[in-house]
Amino acid sequence: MKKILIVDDEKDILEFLGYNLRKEGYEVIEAKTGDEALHLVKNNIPDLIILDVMMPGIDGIETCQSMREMPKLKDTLIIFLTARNEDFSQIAGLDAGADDYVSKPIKPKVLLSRIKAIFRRNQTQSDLESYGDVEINYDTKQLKFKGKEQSLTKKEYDLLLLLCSKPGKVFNREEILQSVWGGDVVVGNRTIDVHIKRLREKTSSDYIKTVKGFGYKFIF
Amino acid sequence: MKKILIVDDEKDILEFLGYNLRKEGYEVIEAKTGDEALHLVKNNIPDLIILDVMMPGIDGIETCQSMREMPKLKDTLIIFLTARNEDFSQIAGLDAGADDYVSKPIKPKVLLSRIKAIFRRNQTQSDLESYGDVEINYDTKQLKFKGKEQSLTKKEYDLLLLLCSKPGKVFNREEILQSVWGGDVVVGNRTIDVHIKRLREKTSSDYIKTVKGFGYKFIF
DNA sequence: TATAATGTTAACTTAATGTTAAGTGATTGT
DNA sequence: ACAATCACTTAACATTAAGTTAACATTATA
Repeated sequence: MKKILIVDDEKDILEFLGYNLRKEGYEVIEAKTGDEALHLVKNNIPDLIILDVMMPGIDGIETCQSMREMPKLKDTLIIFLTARNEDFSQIAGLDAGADDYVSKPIKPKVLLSRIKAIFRRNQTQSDLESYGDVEINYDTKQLKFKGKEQSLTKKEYDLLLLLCSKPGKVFNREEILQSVWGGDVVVGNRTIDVHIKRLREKTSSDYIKTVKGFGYKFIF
Repeated sequence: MKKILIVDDEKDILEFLGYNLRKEGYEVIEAKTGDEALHLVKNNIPDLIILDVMMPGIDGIETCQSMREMPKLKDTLIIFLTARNEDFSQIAGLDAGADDYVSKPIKPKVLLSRIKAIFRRNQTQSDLESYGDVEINYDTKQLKFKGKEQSLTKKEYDLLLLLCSKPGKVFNREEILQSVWGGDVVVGNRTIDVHIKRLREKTSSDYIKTVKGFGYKFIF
């Protein structure tokens, strides 16, 4: 399940949010200051950070900026908690790299739907393409088949990508060699088959079809 | 390279997007209003249009609708830029003929991957040739006869392709052997007939005619 | 009608692909 | 720098579909 970090200096808010989020099935970790949060995320990468803007010490905006500079957190979403009518900080917050904001006083229902929405939106916007049960993530070079994550090697990834670039089209061995191995590389004639076999193991033999005499095609 | 038109009333956005897209090698043109955009595309057909929904004057949705009525732009893709949580306009935008949408604030990486994805997705029509009820798909190596898909073996495909290359022309056995089997291959004299029979089963005996003493021809 | 050409069928042969495991080279972490 | 791991390639062998053949049936035309 998704991991959420809440950062707020008020103990009441931490408890209140923590209770509501845990009830929804999220894993929740907490921090009372920006410093504590920055320290925490070094070994504990959350999927979402809910960050209070107004905090003693380094405030939410600074914390956010520091977080955005950490490569580990590149896929982590950040939501700001702002006091009502604090327009300026909303704008500053978005510049600082936040993905959304929620105004206090917090209504649990509102917050939860925003959280769901932001996870959903982020899913849509991540760099992937899906073909039926087969989902290719261009960022992580991973294949998700029927919800199950599988990592692909470079050749497998290139090969699958080629086949998926035109589902249904038959790619002959020359085209495959040209595209995946490059024009001048010479490899034995069973090499392609072996990679096809591995891809078939990671998906299901149904998706990659052999067209004897011509080559291979991807269908879904 | 691909040409992209950005339409947004905010100068900052134009600059920001323009910079990021040019850096990726795209040719970028810009417009500040829907009117300007509509005027611009008359002589300058982009491959992709990134269109802000909220604009003074005619908004993005209206602009999109007008564009979709221009035959010149039939192959042009449109991506909407929407403010956050603007769910209604997202739906309306897709109805208006947009191909995708991206929410503000814009993350260059997200936008670029969406652009790549959309170009990828859209390069998906296969090339084929049809002769009456007979349709040959060069990509899938399949035959579609009266809407019914049939797969062809290599010899069947080569043979059908030869006959279809000049409908009406009679190909004698020597020509067929030369073209489909290659000059030096020697096969028995019933081999061609067997393949013709199989092709006739997959289409209908009406399409491939025997010209006794000479050879075969394809008619439609 | 006679006969040479083509149609049809099913068994047979071959070429293409599938599979496996071992070997080789590259990459990673310590 | 080193070991350890991982990706990739290779080659032998297994399997399968495509292609071929030959016997026999049918048809068109002189």
